[in-house]
Amino acid sequence: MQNVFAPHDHASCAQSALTTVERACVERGLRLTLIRKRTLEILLEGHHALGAYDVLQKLSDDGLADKPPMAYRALNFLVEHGFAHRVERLNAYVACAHPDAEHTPALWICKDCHKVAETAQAAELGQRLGQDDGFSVNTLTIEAEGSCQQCRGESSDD
Amino acid sequence: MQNVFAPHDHASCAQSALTTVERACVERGLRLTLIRKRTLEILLEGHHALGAYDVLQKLSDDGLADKPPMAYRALNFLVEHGFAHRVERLNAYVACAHPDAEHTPALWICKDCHKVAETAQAAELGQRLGQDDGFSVNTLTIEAEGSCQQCRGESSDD
DNA sequence: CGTATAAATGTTATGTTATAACATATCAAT
DNA sequence: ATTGATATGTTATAACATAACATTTATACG
Repeated sequence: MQNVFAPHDHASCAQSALTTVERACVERGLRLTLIRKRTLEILLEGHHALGAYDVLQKLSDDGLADKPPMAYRALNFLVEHGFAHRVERLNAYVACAHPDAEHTPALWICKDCHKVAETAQAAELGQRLGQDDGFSVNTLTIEAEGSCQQCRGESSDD
Repeated sequence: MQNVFAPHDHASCAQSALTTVERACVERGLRLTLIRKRTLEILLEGHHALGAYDVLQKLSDDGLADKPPMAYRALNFLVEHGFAHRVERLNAYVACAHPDAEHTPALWICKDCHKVAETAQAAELGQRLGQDDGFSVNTLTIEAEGSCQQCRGESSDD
């Protein structure tokens, strides 16, 4: 789970994710414009899911964007290319933990610290489950709400 | 999958679900008031997910409710007690296919006929997936979008 | 270079989903 | 009949999201 719940050097964690995305954009010929990059940085500030309007507020503070479509476009760009994920249960967005490969993540939402972790092993799972009944899966959403190990052991986290 | 995608005698399908819920309410001391019952009937009209405002419109046609909180309350009652499910990806609601037992369903959303089917086997799955990483799951959402066997074979369905 | 064209951004307006807060009515038990 | 809990009625607004169109910026190619 590349444990985002546990204490870790977040600055380097975020920096490395950003660098990975920057490389991926060069490789794939995608334009990581200022507003898109800043949106990613905002999501990378923590392992929390942010609503589009939270992101918009921060973009606005930076003078980069001040209307809903601007935030949604940047977020959609990141989601489309797998650099962020949409958390359906929260109507919110979280930076991707391993932005290099296409993947269908399972998301783990801690109700106490509100961090969202991600695991990758969910991909063929849906295929398999559906196959029994002749259902052909295009996209799969797996999201769990519960509590992380840290929050169950201690009282709170950031 | 108790195949809702396949042609079936829907009148008896809906009637039996309704009867099951009525019994469950008696057993559990729940009040299936007119507005709640009608809301369930509306969802049972087809195996499609309906938005809260779609439901509200129909309740309004019947003179039963005409303001958003009324529809949301009825829907929340049904969801809380497992008589309906919320489809997170659609921000919509679907009647439960087997309202007798508590269960965590996996939902199968056909992009062509827009019907939503349900399977029950997802429950311990989340527990298991999370367990590896010390995550304790309270609730699990599994939703797949794709195409059902019928729609892949034919061109359309109701 | 310059111009065509595609991509991204800026803007207005509005659509869609959901809930807080408080008033009133109904039910169920004593 | 009174009480306390549950459900419904109502107002207002919060929160999430996109359609449609104008303008600007990047890039490709003659």
